[in-house]
Amino acid sequence: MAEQAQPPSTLSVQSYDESAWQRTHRCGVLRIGDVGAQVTLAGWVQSYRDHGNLVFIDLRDHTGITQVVFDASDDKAMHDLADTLRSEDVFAVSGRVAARGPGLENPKLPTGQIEVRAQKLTLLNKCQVSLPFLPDASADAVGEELRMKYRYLDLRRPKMQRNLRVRAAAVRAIRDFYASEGFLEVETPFLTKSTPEGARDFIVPSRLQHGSFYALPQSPQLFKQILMIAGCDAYFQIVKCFRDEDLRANRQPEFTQLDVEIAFPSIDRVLSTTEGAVKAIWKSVLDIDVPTPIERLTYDEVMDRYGSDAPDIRFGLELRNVSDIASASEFNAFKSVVAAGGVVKSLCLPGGSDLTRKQLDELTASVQGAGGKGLGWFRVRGGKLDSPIAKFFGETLQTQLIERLAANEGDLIFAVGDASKSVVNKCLDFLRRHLARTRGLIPEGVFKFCWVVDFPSFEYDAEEKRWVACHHPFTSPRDQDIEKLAGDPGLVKAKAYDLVCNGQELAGGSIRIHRQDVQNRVFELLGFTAEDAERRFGFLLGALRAGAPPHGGIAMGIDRLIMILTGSESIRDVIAFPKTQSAVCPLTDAPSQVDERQLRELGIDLRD
RNA sequence: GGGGGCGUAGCUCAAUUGGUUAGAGUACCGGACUGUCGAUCCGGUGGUUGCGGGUUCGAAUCCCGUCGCCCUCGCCA
Repeated sequence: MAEQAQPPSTLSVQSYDESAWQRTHRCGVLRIGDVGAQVTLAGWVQSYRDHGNLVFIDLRDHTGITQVVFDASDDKAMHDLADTLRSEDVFAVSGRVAARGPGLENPKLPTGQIEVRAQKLTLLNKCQVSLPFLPDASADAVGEELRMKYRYLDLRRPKMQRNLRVRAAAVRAIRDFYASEGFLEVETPFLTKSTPEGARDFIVPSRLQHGSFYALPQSPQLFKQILMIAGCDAYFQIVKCFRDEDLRANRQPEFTQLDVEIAFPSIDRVLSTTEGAVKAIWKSVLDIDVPTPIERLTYDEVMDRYGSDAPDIRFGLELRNVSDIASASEFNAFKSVVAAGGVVKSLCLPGGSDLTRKQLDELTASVQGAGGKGLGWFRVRGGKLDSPIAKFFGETLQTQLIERLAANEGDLIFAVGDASKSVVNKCLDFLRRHLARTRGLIPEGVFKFCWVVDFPSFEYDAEEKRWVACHHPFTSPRDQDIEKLAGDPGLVKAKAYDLVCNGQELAGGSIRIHRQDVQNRVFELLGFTAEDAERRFGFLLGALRAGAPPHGGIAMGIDRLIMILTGSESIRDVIAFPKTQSAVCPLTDAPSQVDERQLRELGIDLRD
């Protein structure tokens, strides 16, 4: 035993071998039943409390925290070394599990009934830098860029560890499920061909063929169709996708999808298989039984009732069309939009009469921010409407409005009218979600799923004066709508479906067109010439002509899935190494400049 | 590309709206302490107020430009 503690400068040459850190337990597992056991633990210093001749260290690993006690009266040299331990130092300790005395337990820790009386301390590595933040809950307040730059610290936090582990568990559940259903896992290339339309591609220069570029896939869409044509029958893959578009709160330039495709499909089979996967994920990750079958709603119905194709059905506040009542009123702002072919819709906020004029003005401003011209509101008082614009509505109309919304005394009815139906829906969808959030109408810890089916196939782009595909140009119209392709494309519904969870699109897919004649008519409608189509998707069209089975599938956003499972606010919290809004990685400093030699090999000259 | 918010000590924030030497909490460093667990007590280090320019006797504060982060619209078949 040394006569005095080694000075810190020599600690780095303390000799130890791997036997020092062979752990008998992890830091979060010891309980009162383990008292008396001889154990070895290893991990990081979470915190230290120095009482002179008695030092307490909270030792942390990915499983939790155990308090270790170093007593000078047990071993003075060991205690003196423990005295030098600081946050995030790495050490191993051997000792005996002891029950804490009465009143000394820590009810905040699962291990709080015990502690480890240290007998041997090995300092494995000193944390030699001053850390910008400590990996505990206080880091929630730290700027995100800093958390990303020091991601190895951020990921040490229990919350981030949990997110990583939930992600791994969900991915494992998905693999197990699809494998057990007989799906074949196939990898598709990352270095592939740029396909025009859609999102902007990330491109990779070719060294062997100067002037040519690969594109990173926006999704494996075309490859999975080719796998079906190749006779694979049922395919899945958990795969990175790349889109070079501006980022958002829920968007990263590279993201992960579960990609699924089956041959000889029915919509029922795609949907029920996906439900099976969802059930398996929620069961294995959260031990929650998701009831199936999941309710199926048509696109038209959800747009009517919720004003959104990704409705949050955890709460009510459903929309009602009141165009007829508004049109019969003397309120010109509403009368005129109905006359112009527009629509007036309402929703009723139970107990909403307590909203102040100021709050209502703020709501109006928000709705205007969403594109609306204004927001009508009526308090329900004594069976009548109380509002600056109530005078334009006769007694009968007031009663009709109250009945239409099933409103009760003290409720508040909102109304939005616009010549554009989509503006009305957009405003009320915003209002509905906003009210639910601010009024606490969203139940905690609840997952509500629904399918949205029968999407329109095509949408008329008024600016470009042409029809565009709502999903993608390979989406099959419903069988009964094929004849409408020539007549009114706006009425054609697609064999396309979205899975929505808590108001977020979780997955989406379609049955593809496998008939050459139908595909040609769709290309024609979208204004592609045969040459266009051939140039853009030639390899797929060639495959489709070679005996393509009917096929269809779905893709699920894995990052969004993990956000939902973990209750995360940001997609960046469920990705180990995310990028900022300007697509920069603060940890690695990517993207960065490359050597002149690399550019020369690629035949690239930089412009300005 | 457009709109908005933010940028002050390692971190989170303040600075009475242009006025003395830019403060607090926390972290960090040193000392004391044998039952703490947000330890406590005593002492201490720590600032290019993002960067550049301007106005002014005087700028964290006002103006112009610029950079970065976040939110949002466009965009994301």
